[in-house]
Amino acid sequence: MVRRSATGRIGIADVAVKAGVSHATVSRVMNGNFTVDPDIAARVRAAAAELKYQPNPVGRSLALGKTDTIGIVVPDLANPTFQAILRGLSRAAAQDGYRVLIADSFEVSSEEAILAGEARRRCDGLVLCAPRMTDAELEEIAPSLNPLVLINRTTAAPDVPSLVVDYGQGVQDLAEHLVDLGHTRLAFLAGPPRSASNGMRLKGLEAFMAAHPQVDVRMLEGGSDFDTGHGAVDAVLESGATGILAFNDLVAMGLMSGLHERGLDVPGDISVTGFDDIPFAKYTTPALTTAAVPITELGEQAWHQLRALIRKEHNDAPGSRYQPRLQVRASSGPAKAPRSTVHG
Amino acid sequence: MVRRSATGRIGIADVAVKAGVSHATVSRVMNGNFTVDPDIAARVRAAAAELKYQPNPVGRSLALGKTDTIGIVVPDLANPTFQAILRGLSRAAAQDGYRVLIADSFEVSSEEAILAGEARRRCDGLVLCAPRMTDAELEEIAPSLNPLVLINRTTAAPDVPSLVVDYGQGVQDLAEHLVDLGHTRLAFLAGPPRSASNGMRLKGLEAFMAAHPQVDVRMLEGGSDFDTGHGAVDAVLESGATGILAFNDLVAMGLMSGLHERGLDVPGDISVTGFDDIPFAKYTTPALTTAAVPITELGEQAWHQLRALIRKEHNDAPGSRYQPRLQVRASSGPAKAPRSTVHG
DNA sequence: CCCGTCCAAGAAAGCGTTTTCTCAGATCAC
DNA sequence: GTGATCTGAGAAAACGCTTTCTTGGACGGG
Repeated sequence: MVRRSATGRIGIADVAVKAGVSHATVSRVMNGNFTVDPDIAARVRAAAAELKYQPNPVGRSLALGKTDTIGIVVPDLANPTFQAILRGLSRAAAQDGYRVLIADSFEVSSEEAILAGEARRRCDGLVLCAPRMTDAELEEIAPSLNPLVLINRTTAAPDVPSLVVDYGQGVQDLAEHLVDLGHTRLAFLAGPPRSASNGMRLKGLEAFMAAHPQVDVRMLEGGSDFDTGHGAVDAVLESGATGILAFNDLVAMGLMSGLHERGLDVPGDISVTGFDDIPFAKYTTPALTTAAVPITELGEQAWHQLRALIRKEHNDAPGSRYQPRLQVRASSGPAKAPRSTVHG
Repeated sequence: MVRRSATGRIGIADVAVKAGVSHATVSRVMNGNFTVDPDIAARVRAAAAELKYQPNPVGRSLALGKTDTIGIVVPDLANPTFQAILRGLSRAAAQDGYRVLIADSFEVSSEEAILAGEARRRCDGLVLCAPRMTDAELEEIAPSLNPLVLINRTTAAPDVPSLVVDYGQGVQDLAEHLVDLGHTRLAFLAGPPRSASNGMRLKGLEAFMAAHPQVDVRMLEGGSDFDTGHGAVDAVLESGATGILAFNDLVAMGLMSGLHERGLDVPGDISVTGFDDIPFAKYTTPALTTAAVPITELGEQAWHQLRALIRKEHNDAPGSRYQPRLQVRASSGPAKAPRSTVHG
């Protein structure tokens, strides 16, 4: 009959009894400590195999002071960008034997800090995607979250690598592309007002406007999802712009769908660009012109940075900046003659 | 000066010293035990607040025998279906204070069992999406994974709720729909050969063929992703079918994209249906006819089933079966006159 | 042959909590 | 006033593991 400890699961003590040794010896064998007599080691292994013993990770974590788990905080698991980061992170971490704990803040920015702290305490390190958190709050909690890697945010706190996508440059590239096609009236369908990456895009646009005073760039309120784009058709048409820079691919797709319903042709009547180059971007009709961000790779890099921190390795390149690559497809084309304001 | 325990983090002992009480009392206060003198409790709370003390979850887990974490094993985090399950699960679990640990098997079926066991030991319960695992293996490991909830699989092991989508019925509904539109030559672009849900679809098709002997249904080899669909254009055209039942929405979208590149019109020349109704399905051009699966809700239900198991509540409805809902959009239309085999 | 060295394995101490056990002091009834 | 009862808080055990400390025995050198 198999012995069972108080919790009902087989523990190290059961193996020790069965093999006729102390638990210390069992532990040594399980951890590949070679100071154990080969005969005894074999006996322990046999006992462990027979009982199907698997060390309890919680006990192990407590003794070792590490969990082999990292956390990631994302604002919205429904967003393909964060899904891709999660995927890259998860795969890279798995290769080093680490698991990933997810914490979805559901866009509730007030939750981000609490969630981050809670996730961090369960893990050996944290990847934080917290676009809505204020800089001040971020800087305040950052030290307590260490080891910490930031995505698309920077902070003055020390030893916190940042992986940021140069959204400002990307949106400038897209705008340049539209201008090259002859567009002179552009509109930016903005993201969530307090989003950090939206701020970066706005800065890029300011630089663009300074360099191209002859181009009219309208700012339209928006959001980050499909429905935002779909619902922005009226505002877009009212703006009179012929080239629309959508906050991201999702918004662009929603907008294209809405324009299509109104019988407008993309890019014949209006050119639309996205941002991110999510997997679906190349399969829309027309295929979406966008700025490609190597987002899965970013997730992978996040792990490498975090790993260096966890291992206390010296990191000579803390953080890095990713340049989006202009990906021209069919949703952008030559400008029609400038239109005046169109209604419904 | 703030005292620090051996690990460098503030522990219950630091609070105890600061408040001039034993750690037992601190623990009692932190856990809302009312047998503590209000004055002392206040002193403890003040000390805890001042030190920003937060209980170490690992120590807590060891003492309580629970981790407040559940695991989910998915074959591919890049697949929108599993993303949606994860999202639903994560949100529902979060509402009850549980976190989710993810384990991506990357379609390596041999990894699924090991990964599942490892994830399970770190958590209080497990949601398993393991479409490639054999029934025998599943039945063997299921007892050791309890509390366990299965997605799209069933097993003879007791107390393992299964949440299954009736893919067989869904594919029949889609086939019926195409026949109603006048199609007499159909083709099924199958999923991964060893996929459990693909097997369910095949059974459904057998039932359909038995009921509609006059309809010609071809079986084509396939897969589960975009590129599969895109690469299947030749096979689809060779089959001569006018109505294509794609394994899922991804495959359908890839196929539509490939057909579009060949200058073929959907649904004018060929009707295409998907399966799942992923968020993008309604934004493709043409919008995709598909069988809608309430997949996020399924993730949510998975948590409710798992929660019942964890709490050892009696569950009178262990598992449930989800009926896909036929979602007719623009990618399916009346059949053209039957075509003969077309090349290139 | 005896003492110092070394080694393998058991004993025990930690890791940070919760919870049971225990006991001093207070309260109360008689 | 005294013994029974109760209360609140500290001491200690428990959770399951790793690792340091300890010890008994084997071995080798003088």
